[in-house]
Amino acid sequence: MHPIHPDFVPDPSLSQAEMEELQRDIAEVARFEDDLGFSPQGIARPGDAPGVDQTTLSTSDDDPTDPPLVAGVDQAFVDDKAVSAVVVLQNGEVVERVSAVKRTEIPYIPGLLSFREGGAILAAFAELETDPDVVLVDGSGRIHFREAGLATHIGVTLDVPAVGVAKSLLCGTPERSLDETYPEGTRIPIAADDSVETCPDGTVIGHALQTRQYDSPNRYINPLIVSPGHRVSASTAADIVEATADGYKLPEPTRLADSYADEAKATVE
DNA sequence: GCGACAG
DNA sequence: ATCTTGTCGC
Repeated sequence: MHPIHPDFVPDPSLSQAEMEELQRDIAEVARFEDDLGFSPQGIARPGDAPGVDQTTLSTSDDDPTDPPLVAGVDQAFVDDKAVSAVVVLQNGEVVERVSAVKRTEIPYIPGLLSFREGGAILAAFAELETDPDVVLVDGSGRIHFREAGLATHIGVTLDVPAVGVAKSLLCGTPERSLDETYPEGTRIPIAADDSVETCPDGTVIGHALQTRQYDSPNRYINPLIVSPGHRVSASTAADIVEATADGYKLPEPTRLADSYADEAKATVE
């Protein structure tokens, strides 16, 4: 798939002020409400029996009743090269995977991640033949100083529903401390605060989601930070991550993209 | 000036 | 993100 908004493609040569301005434009186009062509409950796991015998039905390539295609995207780095990998799953099974390599042109700057990694990500999506129904992006979406994190930037640019999946909190205030140990399934709303300069304080911009936790003892797992990227609400974003998690902290599409990016590193010189 | 900050 | 040994727990 290719950018539907060429003017939003991240340009690393912009000044920091120009990058921030572009993010504000993107945030205005972003929709943090559900606009999906499927229900999160329709996301099957590996081993789940199809609800209908697909083999006896004449299905078109994009039948809306087909189980959704869920993509995960992640990056690995080798010197000044970024390797982006996209893995697409349906019914919990891999149906396509692609990767692309691009030189990184700027360092990591909190708040401007998409200008470092976005180019490689879009290059990988350009190689993709299938059309995912939703994309899980490694990083923040609406949980961002200007509500335009990596997941939002990618989602809006490609006009595809997108969810941000991060391992730590960039900004915003959790309704409860994230330093405690919570059981699996726990969702803690993240509210906008003064650091989120584009929306009213108190707006729920995402959740901390405990996708996995140890049963008892003295060791614990930190929650995932999930936020809407584009065309999904905060609660549906969490639903989607929960539906694609399968015994690990990270949802399957993200895990597989992560390891595929690592694999693809060996291909780079 | 100080503190905080996805990957 | 990346560099890396040991160590904890089921």
